[in-house]
Amino acid sequence: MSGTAIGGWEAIRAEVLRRIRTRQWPPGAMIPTEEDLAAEFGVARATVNRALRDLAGGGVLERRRKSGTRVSALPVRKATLEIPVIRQEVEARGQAHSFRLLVCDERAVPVPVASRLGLAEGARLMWLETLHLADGQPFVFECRWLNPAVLPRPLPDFAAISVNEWLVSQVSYTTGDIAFSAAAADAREADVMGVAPGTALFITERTTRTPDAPITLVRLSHAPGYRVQTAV
Amino acid sequence: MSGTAIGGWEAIRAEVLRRIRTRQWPPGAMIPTEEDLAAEFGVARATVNRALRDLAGGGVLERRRKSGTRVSALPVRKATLEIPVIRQEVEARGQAHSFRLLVCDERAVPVPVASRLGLAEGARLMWLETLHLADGQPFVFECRWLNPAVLPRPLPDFAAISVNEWLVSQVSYTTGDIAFSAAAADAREADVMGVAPGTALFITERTTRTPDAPITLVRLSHAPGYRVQTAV
DNA sequence: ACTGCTATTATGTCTGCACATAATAACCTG
DNA sequence: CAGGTTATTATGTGCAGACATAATAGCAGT
Repeated sequence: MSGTAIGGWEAIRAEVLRRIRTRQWPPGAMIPTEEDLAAEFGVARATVNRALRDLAGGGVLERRRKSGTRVSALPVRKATLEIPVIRQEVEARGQAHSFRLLVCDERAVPVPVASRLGLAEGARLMWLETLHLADGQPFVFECRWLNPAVLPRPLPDFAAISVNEWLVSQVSYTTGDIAFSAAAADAREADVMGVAPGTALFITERTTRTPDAPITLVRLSHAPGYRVQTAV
Repeated sequence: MSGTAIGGWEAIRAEVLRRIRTRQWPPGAMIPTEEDLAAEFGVARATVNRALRDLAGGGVLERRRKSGTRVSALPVRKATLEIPVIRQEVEARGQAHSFRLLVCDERAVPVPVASRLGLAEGARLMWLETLHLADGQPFVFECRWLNPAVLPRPLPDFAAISVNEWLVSQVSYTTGDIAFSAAAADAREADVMGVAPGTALFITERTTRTPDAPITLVRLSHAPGYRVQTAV
């Protein structure tokens, strides 16, 4: 047969996914070529391509020119996390966001930080400590190195607008990386967050850079109970 | 002018991104229509569409029919995490993976677990505790509820093949969710992982389900120092 | 004002065709 | 038979044109 006429690339994707899930196309197996599938479903090859490309993007399929398309044997599941601004995160929980600027000065960066940011040893950056509150309770303790050399002037009053928010509105859409880990609260964190020293805290670390220079390195210590969750 | 002939949808994407980064198109601003951009760049509208759709997928642009395309005001950054099988994760670090099956039996699920999986109270599931080792050192302590009703038979010897790996090869491509958090090691975790009770551990929790029934709920307690990292 | 219909508009997607590219298979030659 | 060259093949991407769809704006009638 040729032309069972399923409609839309999402329908194609769904059908392919169904065949994979039912093991009609088991892990590691090759699937028909785009042309064959296009003929079977009665659509253009571009439509099949769209569906298969989407599945490949999700790690379900592996595609190689000339070889063809195979079902991933050991699927590397890909989850996409949304990383909102802290204020949005708090407000999404239905709580009121506020923050307190605890420290804001300029100091020489420690060697590990300098090397991680690709700066010369002994470079000086701004150092900001901000405590974010949800309904008045400590939510996140934000410690940030900030490179004033790459920032637009004038710098605002960071006691009035959160660094976090000012940055995304001013130097948005940059590259960088993000890491999650767990750590015991040190004395400073325990004091600021109002928890016992040694409490397990969820830590988010982000570096942000322009193509030329580092912009910021931030460490967020989240209050106990914090989770980052997403559907797969 | 019409037809500056930049080539390829990735070039279009790069150019659009450049204009956004340089604030030529500031956050919240509308950008020209696909047709206009196609004319300006001297490409087909489909090519512009591909580029803009990709940027919208990354949270940089917001698109709505009829309204047009605007630069996200408060960009919700999206990071994609790759979640490999534990063996792959260990081997990617250049270490040798091994594991020990500590517990494997059937028991009644606690109420919170049952409700989270959508099972009746008092349901019975398999319970497996597996310790994964990297070069002989504890790496991850895996505690898993497993629904035998939905699994293909015969079940293998989980002392010989890791549940983790058997599952992805047998009941692959299902839906579910994943969450990361931090927790203090309890007595059992401390004992198994060889750390002091109360040590901050990085926790990964995943539920997996078919459209009809839950498959598994797993909690991974990672050894101290573990980080999950990704580029943005 | 307010409501409901219609026209407009930008994006979403599809088709059919073409050529580019990468990876493999087949072949030819020494 | 080894090694390198060429042909084949499946995917990647491009184009132009078309229709579908959602959201908005404007207009008419009450």
